[in-house]
Amino acid sequence: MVKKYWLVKSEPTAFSIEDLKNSKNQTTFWDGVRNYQARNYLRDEMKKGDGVLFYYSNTEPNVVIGICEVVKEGYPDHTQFDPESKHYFPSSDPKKPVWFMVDIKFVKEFKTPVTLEEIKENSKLSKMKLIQRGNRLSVMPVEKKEWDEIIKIGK
DNA sequence: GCCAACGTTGGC
DNA sequence: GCCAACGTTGGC
Repeated sequence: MVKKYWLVKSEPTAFSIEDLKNSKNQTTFWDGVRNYQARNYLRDEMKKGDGVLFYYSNTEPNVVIGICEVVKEGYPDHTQFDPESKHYFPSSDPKKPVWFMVDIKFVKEFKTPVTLEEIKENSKLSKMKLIQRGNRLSVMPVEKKEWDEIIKIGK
């Protein structure tokens, strides 16, 4: 099994890497993804042990703040069945859930977070989905060489 | 706060 | 099945 690499987005005001560190076992379920393409990655492709870049959007500056790892593979996102949740999705049938999530565990916080600007300026990172026009995916695959470069810069 | 990009919804 | 309207994302 070849290890794969991913990037997930979060607004730090919603869920920060500090929140992840403070979670039980430094692990959390990545709930609330309501996009089919991202869902397919969560459900079908993210495997235990895969590396995940933790990205902050809508901040100043936007950065890859650290890394974590997949510790539990795709399973139904319970918030879709919860009328109290803002992620409630009434048309989803518990016998055939629409939305999935994975569990991720904190690995490290970068000494030098990698800014969006640096990613844009780095020719090795110019193909990253993150900076492709109009991209709004909150979960996306990352190439190994891109992962390696980010890790090198972030430390 | 603005607005371009894009996904989803719903009328037809 | 088309597509206009609408809501959300996310960089700036």
